[in-house]
Amino acid sequence: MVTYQVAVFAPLKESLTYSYLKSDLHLGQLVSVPLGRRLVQGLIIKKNDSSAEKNNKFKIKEISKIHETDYKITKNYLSWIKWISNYYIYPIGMTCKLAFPPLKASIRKSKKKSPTPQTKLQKPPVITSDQSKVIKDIKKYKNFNTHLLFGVTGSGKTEIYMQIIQKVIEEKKQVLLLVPEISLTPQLIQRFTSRFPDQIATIHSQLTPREKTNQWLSISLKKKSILIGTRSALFCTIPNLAYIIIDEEHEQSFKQEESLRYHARDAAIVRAKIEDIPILLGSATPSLESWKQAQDKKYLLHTLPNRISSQPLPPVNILNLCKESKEIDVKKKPQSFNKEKNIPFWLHKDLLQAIKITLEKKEQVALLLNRRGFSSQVLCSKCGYSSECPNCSIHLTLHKKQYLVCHHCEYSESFSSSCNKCLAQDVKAIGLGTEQVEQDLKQLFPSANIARADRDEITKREDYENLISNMEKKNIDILVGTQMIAKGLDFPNLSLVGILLADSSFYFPDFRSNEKSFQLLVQMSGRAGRAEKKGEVFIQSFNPDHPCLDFVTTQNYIEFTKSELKNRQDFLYPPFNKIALIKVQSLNEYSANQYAKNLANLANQWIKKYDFYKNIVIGGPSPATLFKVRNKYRYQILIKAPDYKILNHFCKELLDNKVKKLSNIKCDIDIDPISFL
DNA sequence: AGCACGCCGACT
DNA sequence: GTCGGCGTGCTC
Repeated sequence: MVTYQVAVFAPLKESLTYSYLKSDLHLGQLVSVPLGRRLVQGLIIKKNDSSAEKNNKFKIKEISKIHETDYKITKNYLSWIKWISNYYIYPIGMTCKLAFPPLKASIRKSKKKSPTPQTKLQKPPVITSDQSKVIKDIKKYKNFNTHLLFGVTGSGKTEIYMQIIQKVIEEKKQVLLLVPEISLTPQLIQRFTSRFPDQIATIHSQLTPREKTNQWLSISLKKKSILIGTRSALFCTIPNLAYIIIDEEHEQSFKQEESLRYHARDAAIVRAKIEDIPILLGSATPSLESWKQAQDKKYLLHTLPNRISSQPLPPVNILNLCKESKEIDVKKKPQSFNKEKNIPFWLHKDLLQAIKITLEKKEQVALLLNRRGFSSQVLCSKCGYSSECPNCSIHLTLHKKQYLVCHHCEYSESFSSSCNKCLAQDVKAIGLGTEQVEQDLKQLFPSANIARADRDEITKREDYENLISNMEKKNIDILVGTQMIAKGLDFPNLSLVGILLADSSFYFPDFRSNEKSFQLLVQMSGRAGRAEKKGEVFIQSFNPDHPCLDFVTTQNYIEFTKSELKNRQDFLYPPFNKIALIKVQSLNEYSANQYAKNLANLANQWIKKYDFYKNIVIGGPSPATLFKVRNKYRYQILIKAPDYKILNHFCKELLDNKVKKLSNIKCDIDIDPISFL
């Protein structure tokens, strides 16, 4: 009788031991085993030596079924899954489950897809000498190496990816390209499909289970050779994987913020290492983590300092909003037009002027405001009461001037101008949102076509594609939008970019707020003047002296990193230290607080007691930035450690602790957290 | 994750 | 009296 370790598809900390009559089962095989009173699937992850049988508590049950699968799980893939489970402290069985698409291969022959519209096959464009040097340098390496491609916006990074992919498919191998949000990159997908027709599979969250399964299998069964996808595509089994490319590697959306809280970029690097293949990270504003690795010569740095078009990077002007708004109306109604000048309070006269000129030239304008809705909150001017969500600790946002909406749960109520508290008819909208900008612009430029792009307006991929095509056809003169217009878009006729409120991200309670602000501002600025038209950028701010803005005006990424890396080092933050965030939540505020306190106390005791923990630093427990979400009270504990091994060991011990849970406590851990909300 | 057990309030 | 709500505990 042989026994195997089976990673059961259930949230169990360890694999379980099962027996089987024959000893010919291989690692990575999918089986069904009895668990309690039911039958569940699991993956064989280890064959036990007959000697090591120390299982005393349980009667070993027998594996009940061996499944035939559409493809095999390789040894390398399995080692990678084990690494993920261990690194992110997530149950091995639940991690193994991710090695399979949601469904089985469909028995019915997939009906002939509507013949892909014969887009004219695109030939590789003429490339610049910068590009060809980078391509030559990168192609030298065949084994595992992490390449960081630092190229300014519009410098032709995509063409580099395509040349690498070209080489990979000539060798009959496969390649994985991860992008932040597939729905946000139809232009990129378009370019790839016209260059590599019939060779591309795509995986992203908007696919149905059937679609996702089919795309997955087309790669796993080697019918397609290029997989383009969002972070979850990283789990696709790719038998001939020869290259991984991460586009916009600095993007936060590569981090999953629930269940398995993995970072697709980091996990991809490990996958490349295990497979011994090269991986390329590309960005105009690399994450400080990646940048530091390149500085330390752990990654190979390649640079594209110039745009491919005849135009240089657009000049960036900073506009001071303080002066402007004082000048307009401190005493008068804040949300109204300044009658004499006919300027809305949120618009600086210089930007207004620039918009006018741009429209006259028949060129396009894009305005970024990172807040959707009409106004960010409503306030009673009599008693100061501001409507809050009953389930979450945030203000309600006004939409369409009719509804008050919570951006964190489904709650909404209708808006009335009478105060809920003092009943005065004096409730005012305060704080700007995209809806209001759109409305004011329509008044300001009645003959211009104005479009708004935010999560309320653009819900489906279609909407986004329509928007892009309307921009391309110049049916839109002014585009107002949130983050979603800041990234990856390429409109030749877009020459003016305005960032309406740069401050919105400066004071975010997060040690990465400078980095996030800088990235957003640079990415958005990079939308202007990408082709033959000269671009220009205006950034409005209440803090025109904020250090971030200096670096943005000069587009000086390198100086920015120097200053910001120093901050990080001084405060023991990544990339100099490893961090983890323990999240405690409960419907009961008291018990959440107590449990978090007890946990932090225990952690601090251990640090005092054990020498090998002495460099660990505990922060908190502190209430989460969003203290209450969906009626759950949240506390968190920040753990900083000099290196990952210590952090990992410490966190595992801490989560295994015997601290008494009061009631209804949920506790989980986020390794390398990106968000502190 | 599932599934059972067990303890409380609401009703055919 | 039972039905069913979900909080708690366990799975080789």
